[in-house]
Amino acid sequence: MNTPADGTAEHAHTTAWIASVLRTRIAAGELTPGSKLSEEPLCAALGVSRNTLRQAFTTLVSESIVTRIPNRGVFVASPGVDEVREIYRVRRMIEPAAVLWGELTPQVLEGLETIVQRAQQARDSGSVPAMADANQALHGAVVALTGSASLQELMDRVLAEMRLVFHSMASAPDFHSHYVDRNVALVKRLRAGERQEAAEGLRAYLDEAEAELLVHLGAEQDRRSGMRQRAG
Amino acid sequence: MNTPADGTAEHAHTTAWIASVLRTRIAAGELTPGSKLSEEPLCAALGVSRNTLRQAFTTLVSESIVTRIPNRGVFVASPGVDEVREIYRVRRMIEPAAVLWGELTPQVLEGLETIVQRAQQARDSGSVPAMADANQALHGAVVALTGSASLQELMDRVLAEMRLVFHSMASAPDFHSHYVDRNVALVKRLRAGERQEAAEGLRAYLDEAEAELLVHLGAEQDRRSGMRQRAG
DNA sequence: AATCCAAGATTGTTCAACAATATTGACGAA
DNA sequence: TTCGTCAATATTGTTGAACAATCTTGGATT
Repeated sequence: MNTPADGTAEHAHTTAWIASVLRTRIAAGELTPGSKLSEEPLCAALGVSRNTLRQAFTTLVSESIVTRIPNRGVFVASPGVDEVREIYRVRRMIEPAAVLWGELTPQVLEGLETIVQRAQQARDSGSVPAMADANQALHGAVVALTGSASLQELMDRVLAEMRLVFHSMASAPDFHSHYVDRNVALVKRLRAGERQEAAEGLRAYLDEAEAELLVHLGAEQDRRSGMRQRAG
Repeated sequence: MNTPADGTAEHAHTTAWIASVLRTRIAAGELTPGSKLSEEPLCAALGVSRNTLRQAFTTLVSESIVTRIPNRGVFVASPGVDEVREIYRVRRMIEPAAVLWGELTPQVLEGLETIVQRAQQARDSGSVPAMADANQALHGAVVALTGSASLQELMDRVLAEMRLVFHSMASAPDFHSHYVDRNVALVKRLRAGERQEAAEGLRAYLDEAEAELLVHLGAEQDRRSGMRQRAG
């Protein structure tokens, strides 16, 4: 039956619980982009009924973590070129806006600096995942400058989608190391109160990152179609 | 093979249909903020089962059109002071950002001017609802400058919440007429390519609108609590 | 009037079924 | 072989009834 980890799952929480489990597994790369989430096996595996699983699905669909094709099923989202473009359209708007018009308290500045230091340490120790984490944390913290929960939520969704993009790339190249310095410069400018310059630099940064990511993604798709040709 | 040419695949759409019906009724003010959406009566009225209605609920919850209180039910959202503040936090970020960095084609500019003209006509003919519509259309069109579907979606949600705010005010004062001219000025500056000034003016506009709306809302809440005191 | 408690009502979840659509695999024709 | 056709099968979408957990209501007691 329903075996909640420690009995915390009281009445009225299992749907959210299931959604959270799937969210975590997808974020961890345990469920890879494009893979199908069939209802009956998942119901059996999670110990819930189809109805509650389907309800969890609809929340995940609304978060665009998962894609539902009518009468076909739901699949782990596998963002492609278009989705990456959309991701950067969003980031190019809200991140510089946060830099320009967000509330910059000394506390928050300190938090940003802590994060860039973490990124530098990660680069020094050569840990790509730690660098990716620190990078995402930094840009999330930038959006937090807006003070808006909705924008923060949107950014969280976008960053989750970015993780999916990385998961869908077989070869995860060192995508972050050259951006650590730009993050350092960003925080430096923020500390100096040069918001205009910070915003412009951030926009340039995002343009470059998008371009590089699209190149990697295009190569990935070529590789994949090449394999398909070879196989068929 | 299935021929989706005319057959609208009746099978897989009732959940979305129900969600859309409720969305429309709420937007029209037919279901007022704070009112409870009981499951059984609604199921009977809409002719669907509880399970599908509940699925529609979860999508509406994710759109924050509706609030779910565990074991108590779902209610039409009734935005208060905090929600209004959050609305304007969002608008103060993404609207000026769209003005500063959006893509300004002559086509789009023409669309904006058409909308402000509509607003002016509405003011001349004294139609408050038409003015409100035109105002929302204009600000939606501004966000459309970003080219981002996600931001557009967020803005749509925000504007829907604004409608709920107006619906929750018993006395709907002429909130829009003094802002028509500012919208005219905004479009004028955009046409002149003065984005910086347009963005700053827009931010000032949003500050004022928020302040005025909060005054009205505070008065409304005072009125309501006063009635409660008188009644109890 | 205030508090407590049991009966009723409502929500959260499960189960079993059926309808509609998709997928599969076998079969036959060019 | 290779391609389409078609029936058999599997999966999704929706329904209705049931039960457990929680909230609400009304009255009894003090």
